[in-house]
Amino acid sequence: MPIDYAKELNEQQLAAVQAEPGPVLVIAGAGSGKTRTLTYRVAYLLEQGVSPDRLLLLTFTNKAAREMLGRVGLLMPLDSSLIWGGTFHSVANRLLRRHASMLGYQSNYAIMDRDDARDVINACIPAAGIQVKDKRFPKGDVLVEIFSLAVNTGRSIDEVVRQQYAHFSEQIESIRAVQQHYVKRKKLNNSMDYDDLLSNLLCLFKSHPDVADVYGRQFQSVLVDEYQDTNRVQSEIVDCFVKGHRNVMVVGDDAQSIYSWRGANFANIMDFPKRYAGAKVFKIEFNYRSTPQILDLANHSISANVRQFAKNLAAVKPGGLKPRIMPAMNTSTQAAFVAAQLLELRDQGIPLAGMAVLYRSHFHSMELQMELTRRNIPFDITSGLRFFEQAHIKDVTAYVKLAINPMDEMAFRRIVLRMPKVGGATAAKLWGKRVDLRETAAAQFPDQPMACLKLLAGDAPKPARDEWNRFAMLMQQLAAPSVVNKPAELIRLAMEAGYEDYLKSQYENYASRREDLDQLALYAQRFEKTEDFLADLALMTEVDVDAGRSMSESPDEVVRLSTVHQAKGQEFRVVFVIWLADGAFPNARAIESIDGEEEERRLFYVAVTRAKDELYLVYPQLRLSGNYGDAFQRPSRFLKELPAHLYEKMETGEEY
DNA sequence: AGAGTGGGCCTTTTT
DNA sequence: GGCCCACTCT
Repeated sequence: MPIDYAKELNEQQLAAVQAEPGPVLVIAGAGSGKTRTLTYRVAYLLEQGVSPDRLLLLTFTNKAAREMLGRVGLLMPLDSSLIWGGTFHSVANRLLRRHASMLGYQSNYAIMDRDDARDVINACIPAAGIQVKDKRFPKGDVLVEIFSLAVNTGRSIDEVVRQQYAHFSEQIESIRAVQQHYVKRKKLNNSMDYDDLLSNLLCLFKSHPDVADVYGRQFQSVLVDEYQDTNRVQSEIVDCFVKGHRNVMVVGDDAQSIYSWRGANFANIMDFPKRYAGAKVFKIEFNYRSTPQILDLANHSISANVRQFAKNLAAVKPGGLKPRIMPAMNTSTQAAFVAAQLLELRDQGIPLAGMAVLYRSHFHSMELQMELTRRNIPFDITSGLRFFEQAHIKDVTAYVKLAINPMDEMAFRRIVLRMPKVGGATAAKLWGKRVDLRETAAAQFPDQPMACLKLLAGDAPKPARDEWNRFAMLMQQLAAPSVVNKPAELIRLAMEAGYEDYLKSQYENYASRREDLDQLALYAQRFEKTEDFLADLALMTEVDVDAGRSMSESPDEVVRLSTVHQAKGQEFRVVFVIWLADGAFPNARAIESIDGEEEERRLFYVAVTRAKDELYLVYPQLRLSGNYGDAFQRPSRFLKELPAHLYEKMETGEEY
């Protein structure tokens, strides 16, 4: 049965869905049916005769892509797995695995997460001959950010430091030296960081126009979601994909651009019509999500920003309650209020799963987590640590990584650092020896890639000898061709060879960590190649992880706790925004510049527009701050900007 | 002297 | 959980 587009979509959505081929920009206000529009656009293109494997859908999370493509599958008979969809990073990874050798990598390259990048950079500081003590030299954490911004915004290190890290401008030479070491080291370790995935793809396209051409022809049509949060490299990648035919639809909302701090370029969406001459611009401005009261507040708040497309987001829903502002005595009354209110709303028939608590920074959730635990209110939290970044997961995957990429220095380092009397210096020494020994060992034992580990036992500190030998034996076992591409088996073997005992001895919550690892092994079973498994883990977003978890547990009765950033794209019947104190939200460091303040305001806008029916804006008036006694908190400037008729102020309660 | 380990203190947002 | 600093071991 053909799809009746006119019946399923409103006029604005319909116009965008049925737009002629060519460059198209869709400005989609919050809750305006952006996903719906993209989904129907995909279906429409397929109906027009584009074959599924010639469509490319770039999204902000892998989950978003899966959901959209799944919905297309419901609209029409189709094997939606044929459509290319996912994050920029995961699509880049798929392409780079095929063409790694053109860029001087092996196709089994490792993907470094942020911690890995920081560690390698820290190791590069002494390697570049820098005496950290002489002057204040930036730490790995800061350097990751500087390097990353330089790549993602297409600026030089000089520019980034001078513009955003002026206090380090005297050390620019040294910073550049560290970066050069970092770049070399990554290549030596056959590893790419997140930024490399994007910039190497762009580099591939630019240095091999024939390859770019192949993909330009393969993908007849490219769709990009959340375009307001793309950075310069990403927008250039899109440009390369569509250079031949210009069939590109980008969708986004400038009012929800919240990632400029990691290089997202607001100008991408603002200037799209200039970059793509003749681009059609569509606006979809009917909000189906929120009550008029919530939307009034959101619209008023965002109107204080100067840089934006003029738009008029109108509510479709009938009236509801005014948003409520709750000044809590202090942070514990804040937590108690939220907990009590959650229970009351549940009694009124709103399931916990329809409610969320949002905040600016992860640590703002600590007190609430304790309060919810105390009251037995189940919650799910998109924590600061991604699943893959927890120590026990990283420990076990280090064995897996080393098994398939013997040059993975970070994996090696992680494993040996857990041995007694081995710290950073010894780990570095052992790695150096290992690299030297590789050739000799390869000649002596040609079919045993891990043989050189055994030869190093004498170089490990005495108390670590036994463990070293077990490690060498394990690695030999893991690298055997019969198991190396069975990731679940690798995990099981590593657990049995001693990691499980280590977990037991080390952690109070051994059982739950053990469970995580069982889950991980289970998940690993579906992969035919170990490198696919590792790439999937590294490129998984927190939201993707939750999608997996809620399939196994009952998703119905848990409250969601999340940063505003991670709540992007989601909606809830009831939303609490907590810690709305000036300095916390907006964050004190973020508002040092005007642009920063506008971005914080957009973040506030994103937070409030997650709410469908009820919105609670909460802040503590007092905060216990360690040694300095209580500190008074000013309410967020975003609350002060609101005229009183837009909200209802609640009584400061003391007990809940 | 160099390296490893343990205690106290802080925490912006993320692929 | 990570970083810095002080203490201890080789």
